[in-house]
Amino acid sequence: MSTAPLRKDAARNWERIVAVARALVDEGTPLQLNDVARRAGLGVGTVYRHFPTAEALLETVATPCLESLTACGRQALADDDPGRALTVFLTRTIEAQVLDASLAAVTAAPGDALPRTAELKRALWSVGAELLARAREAGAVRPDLTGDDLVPLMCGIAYAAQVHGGERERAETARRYLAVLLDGVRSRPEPDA
Amino acid sequence: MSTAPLRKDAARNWERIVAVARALVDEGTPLQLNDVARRAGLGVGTVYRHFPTAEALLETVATPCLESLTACGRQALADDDPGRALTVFLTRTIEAQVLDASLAAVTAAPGDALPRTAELKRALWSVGAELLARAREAGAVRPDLTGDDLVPLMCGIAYAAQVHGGERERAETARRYLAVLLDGVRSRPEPDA
Amino acid sequence: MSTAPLRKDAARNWERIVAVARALVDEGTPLQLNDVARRAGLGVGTVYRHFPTAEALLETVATPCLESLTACGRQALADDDPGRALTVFLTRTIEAQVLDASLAAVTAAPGDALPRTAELKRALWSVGAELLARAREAGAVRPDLTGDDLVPLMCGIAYAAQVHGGERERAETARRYLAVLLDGVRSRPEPDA
Amino acid sequence: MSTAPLRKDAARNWERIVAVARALVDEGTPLQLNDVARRAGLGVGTVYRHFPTAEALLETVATPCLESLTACGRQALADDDPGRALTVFLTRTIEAQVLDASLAAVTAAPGDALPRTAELKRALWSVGAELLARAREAGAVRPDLTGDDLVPLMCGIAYAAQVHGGERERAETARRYLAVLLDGVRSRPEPDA
DNA sequence: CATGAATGAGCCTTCATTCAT
DNA sequence: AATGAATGAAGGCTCATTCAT
Repeated sequence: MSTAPLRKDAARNWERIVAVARALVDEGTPLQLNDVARRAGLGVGTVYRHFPTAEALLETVATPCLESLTACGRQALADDDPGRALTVFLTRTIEAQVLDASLAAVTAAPGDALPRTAELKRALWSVGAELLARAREAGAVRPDLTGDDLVPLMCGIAYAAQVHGGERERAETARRYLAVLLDGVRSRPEPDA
Repeated sequence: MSTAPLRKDAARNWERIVAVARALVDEGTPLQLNDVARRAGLGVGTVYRHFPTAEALLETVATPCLESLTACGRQALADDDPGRALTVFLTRTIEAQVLDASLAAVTAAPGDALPRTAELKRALWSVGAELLARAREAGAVRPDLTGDDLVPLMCGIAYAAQVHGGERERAETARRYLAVLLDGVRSRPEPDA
Repeated sequence: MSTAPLRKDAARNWERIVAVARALVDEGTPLQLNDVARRAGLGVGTVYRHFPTAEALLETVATPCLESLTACGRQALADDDPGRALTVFLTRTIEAQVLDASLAAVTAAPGDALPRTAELKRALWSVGAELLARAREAGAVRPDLTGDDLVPLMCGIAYAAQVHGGERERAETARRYLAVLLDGVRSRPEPDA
Repeated sequence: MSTAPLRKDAARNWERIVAVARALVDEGTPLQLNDVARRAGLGVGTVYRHFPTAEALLETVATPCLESLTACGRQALADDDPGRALTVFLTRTIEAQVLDASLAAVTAAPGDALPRTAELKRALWSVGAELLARAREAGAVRPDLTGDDLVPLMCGIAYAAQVHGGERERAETARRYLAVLLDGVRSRPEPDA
C-alpha cells in the first residue's frame, strides 16, 4: 500500500533521477535537486515530486547497497563459525562504505528521511548486533562491545581511510585499519588500569 | 617577530572574535564571518581584517589545543615505557578531538590556511610518528602501522564516537573505542589468510 | 532554434528587464543586476536566470542597434559611389554611438559575453572593411587605413564628442568631428617627413 | 601662500605617495588610497592627509606632464610657421596621452579636484586655442574648428588607439590616426551638402 | 503529472572614509 | 603629523523551494 505503482513514464523518470544522483554521488558532487533535474533533462518540479528533499534522494540511492549489506549479514548468520561470520560481515561493510559515498552518508546520519531507510538501518543494526552477540558467546570477541558500536566503528574506519588521503589506496587503507580494529575486537580487555 | 604586537583595542577585538568563534564551534554552529561579526558586535570588515577566511579563524581557535597536544606528545617522549607513552598520547589526543570540534575539523582538513597551523600539524604528526616508532621497536606495537596512520585513526575514533550519538557519553564512548583499537594495535597481525 | 521560445510570462519579464536596462543605460547609470531587478519589480534570481552577467544584459540591450547598423552597412554596399557609401555608413555609425551608450560600450569592449554579439561585431567589422576597401580602390580614400581602423576611429570620435561636454549638442559635435576626420580620410598622406 | 612648506618628513612621504601612485598608474592598476598607503609603507591616514581623494592624487601624478605639455605649447607659439607649430604641439600631446594614463584620465575628466589642475588645464586649453587661431589665420587650418575642439579630439585619438588594441603598437597607431586627422584639419570643408 | 520560471533570503567580500591612539 | 584599526554600506552571487502554466 505504501507505494502506489507508478505510471510507466513516471517510473522512467524515477529511474533517470536515481541514476543521475548515483553518478553525482560517485563523482563526489554534492546532491542538489536543481542540478539533478538539469542533468536528467527533467523539470525541478518532477524531481521534487519524486523526492521531497536531497536526503530522500540520497537515501534512495543508498538503498540497494543497504539491502545487499543486510542480506550479507543474514547469510553470515548461517555460518557456523561466529567469529568468522562477524569478520566477513564487517569486511563487506567496510568495503561498501569506502566505495559508496551515499552509504557512508546515510549510515552516519542521525535521522532518516524515508521510512524504508529507517527500517533497513534497523535491520542492519540488528543483524550486526546478533552476529556480535554470537561471536561474544563463542568467546571470539571481547565482552565490552555492544551491538550499537558496530556501525559507528565501521563509519569511523571509513572516515579514517578518507582522512588518510590517497583516493587510490583508500580501500587498501581501510582494510588495514579494519584488520587492526578486529584484532582489538578479538582481544581480552586488560583489567582496567 | 612574525606578528607585530597589536594595539590594545585591536587586541581586544581579536580576543572577542576568537571567543565568539570558540562559542560557535562549541555549539556546533558553522563559522560564518558575518555571523561572527554580528555576535561580536563588530563590523564585518574588522573580522575580515583579522581573519581573511573562516578557515583561518577556525585554525586560530584550534591552535591552543594543537599546541598543548604537541606538548603532551613531547612529554610522552620522556617516558621510558614506549608502549605506555604511546597510549597516553593517543588517549589525550582522542579526548581533545572529542571535546573540541575545531580540533577535529582542522586535523582532518587536507590543507591549512595559516602557516602556524601547518607547522603545528607537522610537529604533531612527527611526535606521533616518533612515539609509534619507539613503541614498535620495543615490540609493543604491530609492525604494519606507520606514523601516517596515527592521525587518521584518531580522527576515525572521534568520528565513530560522534556517529554513536549521545552527546553526553561521547567522551566515554571514544575512550572505549580507543581501548579496543589499542588492543588491536598491540597485537601481532595474523599471517595473511 | 538556438533559443527555445520563452513562455509568455518569462518573455514578459525578459522584456521588462531589457526595458529597465535600456532606461538605465540611457540615463547613464551603470548596469547592476540587483538594481535592475529591483526596478523591474523582480527577484534577483530572475534577472540572473535571463542574464548571467551585466555584460550579457548590456549586449542584449545593444543588439538591435548593432543589427540595424549592420543592415545599414549592407545597404551602403549597394551604392555605386563607394566614397559616398562609406561616408553614409560612418555617419550613421557615429550617430548611433553618440545616441546609445550601450553601443559605444559594447563596440569598444575587447571581448563579448554573448555569441550573438561576437557574430554581429564581426559582421559589422567586415562590412566596414569592405566599404573601405571599395572606396580605396576607387581612389576615394587614402591607402594607409585598414578595415581594422574604422571601428576604433568611430569610437574615438564618439568619445571626443563626449569629452567636449555639452550633452545637448553632442550629436552635432560628433558630426563636425566626423566631417574633419573624413576629409582627412579622403586626403593623400604627405610623403613622410 | 596656498601651500605651506612641508616638514622634511612630510615632504618625503608626499614624494613616496606620488611615486607609488605613478607606478600604479603605469601598470594600469586603479588608484585606491588604501592600496597606495600599503605599498608606500604608510598609514592610510597619512595618504588621506596629503590627498583627500583618489582624484586629487591622480591629478598630482599628472601635473608634471600637464606642465611640460603647456610649456611645449608656449614654445610652439614662438615658431613662425603657425601650421607647423600646431602640428608639433598636437603630436606631443598625443604622445603624452598615449604614454601616460593619468594624463588621459585627467584631461578627459569634466571637473577637477585641485585648483592647480584647473589652472593648468585652462592654460593648456588656451595655448592650444591660440595655436589654432594663428594657424587658421594663416590659412593652414579649416575655419570650422574652435579652440574647444582640440583637447576632445586629442582624447578621442588616444581613445581610438586604445580601442584598436595592441598595447605594443599603440603609440604608432595613435600617430597614424593623428596624421589622418591633421590632414582633415588642414583641408577646406566642402560646402555643406 | 510535468514543467521550469520566479523567488528572495542569505552568504560572501570589498573599499572609501573616519577617528581613537 | 602619522598611524592603521574599525566601520558598514554596497554589490555580487547561489540555491532550496514554490507555483502558475
